[in-house]
Parts: sequence; C-alpha cells; structure tokens
Amino acid sequence: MVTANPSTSVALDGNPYNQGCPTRRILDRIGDRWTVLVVGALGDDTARFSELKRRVEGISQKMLTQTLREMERDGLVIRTVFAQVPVKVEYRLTDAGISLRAPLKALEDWSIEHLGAVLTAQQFYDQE
Amino acid sequence: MVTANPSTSVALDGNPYNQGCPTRRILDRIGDRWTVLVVGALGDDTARFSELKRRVEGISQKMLTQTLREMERDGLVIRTVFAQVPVKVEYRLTDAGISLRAPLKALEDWSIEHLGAVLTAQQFYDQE
DNA sequence: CAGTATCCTTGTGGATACTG
DNA sequence: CAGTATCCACAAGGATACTG
Repeated sequence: MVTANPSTSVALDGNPYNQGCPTRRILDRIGDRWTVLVVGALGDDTARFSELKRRVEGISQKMLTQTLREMERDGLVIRTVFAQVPVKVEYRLTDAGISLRAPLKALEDWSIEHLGAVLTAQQFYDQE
Repeated sequence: MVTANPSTSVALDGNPYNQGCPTRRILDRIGDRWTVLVVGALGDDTARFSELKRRVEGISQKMLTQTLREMERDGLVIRTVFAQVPVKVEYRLTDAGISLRAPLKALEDWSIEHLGAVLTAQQFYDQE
C-alpha cells in the first residue's frame, strides 16, 4: 500500500497515489482475489493443476489458468510440463513467490484478529 | 490470505479456501484497490472528503464515497460532520484502521523490493 | 489431464446532473 | 462542500463445449 505522507514514499516515480505508480500496479496484480488464494494453496510444495483447482474452492478452470499464467509471467510460479499421456503439469512457487507469503500472512493474521470487531461494527452500523 | 496447509489455519469455520470463510470475506473487502489507497492516504491525520479525493489520484467521487462508507461500516474509519454551511466532513482512521497500516506496509515493501524482478520476468516471458 | 475457445451474464465503476 | 441518483460502458468472470 502506501504511507501516510507522500513524501515518505518516493519510490520509483514520485507520488505513490499516482495512477501510473509501479507499486500500485503490482498491488493490483498480487492483490487480486485469486492470486492471494493460489499462493496460499501452493505453499511450499508442488501441486498439479487439478489439485490446485480442488484446493481453491470456487475458482473456475478459466480463472485458475489465467491466474497461474500471470503468476508465471510475474516470476512467482514455475510451471513444469511432463510429456506423458495424459499430460501432467506441476506448479510451485519461486523464491519470489515464497517471499510473498510473509506479507500475505500478515494480512491474514490481521483479518483473523479483527474479524470479530469488524462484524460487530457492521451489525451496529446496519441497525440504524 | 491463507497458509500452505489447510490444517494450520482452522480459524472460525474450517477450511480457509472455503468460499464462505470469513477471512476470505474480509480480505475481499480490505483487499480492494481503493480501500488500500485510502488507508494510506489517511495515515494518522484527519482529512476532509475533498482532500482525500485530491490525494488518491484517479478515484471518482462515487468510489471515494462508497469506499469510505464501507470502511466506516467496518469500523475502520470515523466520519465527523460539522454542521456548518457549507458542510465540512472529516475522516480519520480508527485504531483498527491504523492497525491495518502495518500489514499493508509489508505488502508495499514487498512490491517495492520485487518490482524490478517482476518487470524483468515479464519482459523475459513476453519475448517468447 | 490440462488446458483453449466462445459466448453471455454480471458487477464494477465512470460520467453526469442534481441537492441539503 | 459533500454528497445522492441515474444511466451507461466495459471488463471480469462463469458455463459450456471442444482438443493435444
């Protein structure tokens, strides 16, 4: 994300609130619903396409393919094809992908810690 | 997000990959493009609506209003209306909102740190 | 098995106009 | 100033069918 004061976050092209800011673009990519879940579903081990599809409940074949392609393009995932019939394809996180797990874990921890408060706040807000 | 092994993350309703998982719902909320930027734009100080609109480049009035309402509902932001003409409205992060800054900062740091590698990976991937 | 291709529905969000 | 209301365009994403 972005810090309180623009001047404290001068990375790469000035204003981080700027639409073209690279950090913002990256966050748009890794911040999407499915990428976050796929990183979690992969963890440290390798997994096949169908296994991933099973783990990430609710993802469609199309979105899983698309998400994995983008992650591969970003260097977050390695795709290995085994030339056999039927084809077998394994995915695993790269070092960069693995390094993403820590900040995402921090977010997950925040969610778990604040879930109760958020739900309470919502109920209070809604009953008015 | 979600950990490598489902069994290590049994918070609140079992499988975190589950579509109904509260953690997943929360992440959907705070993970969206504008919430992240508004948290950053608010920082520690209060800001008026128009000031926020100026800080978060590219946000429309509609989305800023909508984002602030949802954040208020979630207990992340406090909205204070000053009954004067013309009206003045101030926003500031609650303690919960402030606590969100740390994990989001971790993600921002990751982005800055890996930006170069990601861009390089993309170029390499695309030239094939 | 692991996709690709196509269609089609839906949601997201921008632009604009109006108001307490 | 800080919104609300309305309309509209586009893109994300699901369902389905087909393939190396």
